Amino acid sequence: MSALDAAYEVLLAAGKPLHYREITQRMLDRGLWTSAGLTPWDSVNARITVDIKKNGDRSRFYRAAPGTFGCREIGGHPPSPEPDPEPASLSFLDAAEIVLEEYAGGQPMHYRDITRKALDLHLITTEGLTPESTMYAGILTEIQRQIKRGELPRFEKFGKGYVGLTRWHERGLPYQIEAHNREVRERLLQRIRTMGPIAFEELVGELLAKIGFEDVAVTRASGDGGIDVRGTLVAGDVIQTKMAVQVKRWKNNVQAPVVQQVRGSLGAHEQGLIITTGDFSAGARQEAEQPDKTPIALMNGKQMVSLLIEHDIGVLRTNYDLIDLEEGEE
DNA sequence: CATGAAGGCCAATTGTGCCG
DNA sequence: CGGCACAATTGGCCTTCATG
Repeated sequence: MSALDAAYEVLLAAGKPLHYREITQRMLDRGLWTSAGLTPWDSVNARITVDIKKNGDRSRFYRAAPGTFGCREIGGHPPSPEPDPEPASLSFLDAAEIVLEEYAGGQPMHYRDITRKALDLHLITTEGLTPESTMYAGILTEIQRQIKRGELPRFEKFGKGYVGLTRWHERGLPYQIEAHNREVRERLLQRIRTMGPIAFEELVGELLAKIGFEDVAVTRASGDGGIDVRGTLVAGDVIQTKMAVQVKRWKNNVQAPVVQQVRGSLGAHEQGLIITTGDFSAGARQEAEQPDKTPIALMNGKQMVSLLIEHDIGVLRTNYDLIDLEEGEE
C-alpha cells in the first residue's frame, strides 16, 4: 500500500483532520505502511503536500491547518483494510551485490538469475511486473553514473546480460583504468610544464573561459607587476568579480612574496588569483589568507589538471571514458 | 539488450514564525 | 537579533515501463 493510500485510510478512520506526525504514527501502528527512511513523518508530509499541490480541489486531501490534513470521502466505501506486513526490503542494487557476493562464486551471473535469487531470498519485494528489467536498468545506470563521476563502480558489465562485481579482481580492467587515468594526469601535468609559452597561454585562457571568466584580456608580457590575465568572473549572470590572474609555470613552490606582489598589483575592487603548475609554500598559503588583506585565490597544478579534465581541455574521452592525452598539442 | 522518460520516494535544504 | 522548531520545497536516487 502506498503512503498516500495508507494516510487516506487513517484519516477516514479518524473522521477528522490530523497532524502529519499523528497520521504517520497511526499508519505505522496499524502496519498500513512501512518506511525504510529515517524521518517517515517528513515523507508523509511531503507526499500529502505534493498531492494537494498537484491536484488542488481534486485531491483526496485538504489542509485543515498548517501541518494538519483532512480527507474528503470519495465513493463512500473505504479502501480494503488489509495490512500486509512486509519484511524489510533492500534496494535492488544492494540485493544484487549480496547475491553476487554469496552465490556467484566469483563468476558473472545473468541479471535474470540475480533477480530471481534476490526474490527467492526475499531480499527485495516488488509490485512491478518486470523486476528483471528494473534490476538490469538499475545496475547499468549505477555503473554509468559512477564512471561519469570518475569513481569505481560496484558492478561490472560483462555483456549479454552478465554482471559481476569489480572487487572480484582487484587487478582487473577497472583498476587498470584507474591507474591509467592517474598516469595520464601525471603526463598532462608534465606536458603543461614543458609546452611552449603560447600554447600554455591558450590553455589557461580556455580554462578560465570554461570556469566562468568573461572579457578575458591577456596582458602583454611583463611589466605589469606580473599580472598575466585580467578578466571578469561571472557567477550565475548576477555576480561579477573583476579578477587579476597571475600564472606561474613553475616546478617549484610559489613563495609568499609572489602573493604579496600580486596583491600589490590589484586594481580597485579586483580579486587576485594565482595559478601555478607546481604548488604553493605554506608561507604563500598563509599570506594569501591574511584576514585583514584582500584574499588571493590559489590554484595549484593538481587542481588545474582536475579542472582541465573536468572541462575536457587537452584530453580526449575514449569510448570507455579513459582519459587520454590529446594528440598534436604543442 | 540497452536506453530514457516519468513518477515515486526520501533526506536535505530552505522558509517561516515564535520566543527570549 | 538569533536560536529554535516546525513546515514546505527541492534535488537526487530508485523503480517501472515503453521503446530503440
